[in-house]
Amino acid sequence: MARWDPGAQERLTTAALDLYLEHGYENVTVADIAERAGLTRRSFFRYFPDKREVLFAGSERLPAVLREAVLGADPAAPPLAAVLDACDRLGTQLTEALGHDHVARRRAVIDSSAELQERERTKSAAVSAALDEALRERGTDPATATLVAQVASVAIGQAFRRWSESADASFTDGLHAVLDTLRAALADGDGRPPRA
Amino acid sequence: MARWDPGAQERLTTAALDLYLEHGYENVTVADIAERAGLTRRSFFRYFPDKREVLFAGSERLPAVLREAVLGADPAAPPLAAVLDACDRLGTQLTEALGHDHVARRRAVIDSSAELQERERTKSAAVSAALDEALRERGTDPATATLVAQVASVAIGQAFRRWSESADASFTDGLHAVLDTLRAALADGDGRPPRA
DNA sequence: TCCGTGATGACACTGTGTGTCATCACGGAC
DNA sequence: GTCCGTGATGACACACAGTGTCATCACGGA
Repeated sequence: MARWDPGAQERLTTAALDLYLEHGYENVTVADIAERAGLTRRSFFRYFPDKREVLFAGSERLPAVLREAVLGADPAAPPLAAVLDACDRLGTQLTEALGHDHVARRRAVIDSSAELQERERTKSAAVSAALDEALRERGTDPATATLVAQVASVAIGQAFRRWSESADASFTDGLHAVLDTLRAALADGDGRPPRA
Repeated sequence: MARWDPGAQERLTTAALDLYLEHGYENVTVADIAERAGLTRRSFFRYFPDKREVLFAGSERLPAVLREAVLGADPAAPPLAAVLDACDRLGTQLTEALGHDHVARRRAVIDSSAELQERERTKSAAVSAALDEALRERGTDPATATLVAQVASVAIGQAFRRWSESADASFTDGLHAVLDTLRAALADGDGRPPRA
């Protein structure tokens, strides 16, 4: 079992999630996680750069995937439409690959630790940066690209959270619902005519 | 000079900023900062909870101030208008109290460290949470409140960065410009009629 | 003058994250 | 079948963040 162990990383993630849920994130040491996974503390840091990252395994691929999806959208589509099109095509596929149970357990741990929420925001920022870059490559002017990317990242986060909390609505539907809400708030929101 | 030293906290912040700029955030230890400020490593942690927070001194008051400003806005105003009104009244006052030089130096340090960017996003999230809470107290429905708060937080961040990079435009003007951009992107952005 | 209070220094300790080296299993070369 | 390169791991050792605890010292008031 010691040598040739392709499941070591997965064992670390499950061990970490279990221990975090059982004793609380701050009361679990890296040595605890490694021990339950049958590894050494030093080896933990060969799979993950730090104690927080173990909860976000795989998330490093999302920015690149989203970037490609946006670049693959209709070149004539306006920025937000391109992002939404990319989310429509990837959203269900991504959410289905995760599983509600695992997501819910992760959610509970993250919501209990400021440190983990900080890291989660970093992941969201990485998504935003990827969208930003993809939009610029499509020719969107930089200011609009950055803004649309950040707002889309907020909407994605909101929709994802709604999906994870109640499994009845699809991620894509939630995303469009969030944007409808935003549209309404923006339309009557600043006391100035919509077409200034 | 040792006893009765009201300027200890400020000495720590300036020492930290100087050292971070001179040697890079990661190459500066808390002991270095404390020494330059004429204090002990242990005393540093009596003024700041950690090494990052020293760059954000005073920011803990912003959420409460914004909250009060939103609650003080016209009760009949729609959510986003209330937030913008609050920002209009506070924005210039806040930016003037900071000073371009200090903000620019801080910006350079933060942009050079992922750890500090993470903390900055946490500060932004605190602003968003305060806006969210204030809007709910005004009677805004929770979904709209959270969304408007997060989007406003993004807009504030964008406007603040623009202001800090070029001193020619006011913070308030930048904020409205950002929202105009967003309005335009949202209007033609999803390929669906604005009034679905 | 004495004492309570609050800020500080000194010290010890846990835990994260990193560098370095020895070791061991595996697969391929011969 | 034996030998060797490679890669993953364990075993230290270390710097540093952050925390608890206690002694000390200056200050202001009784």
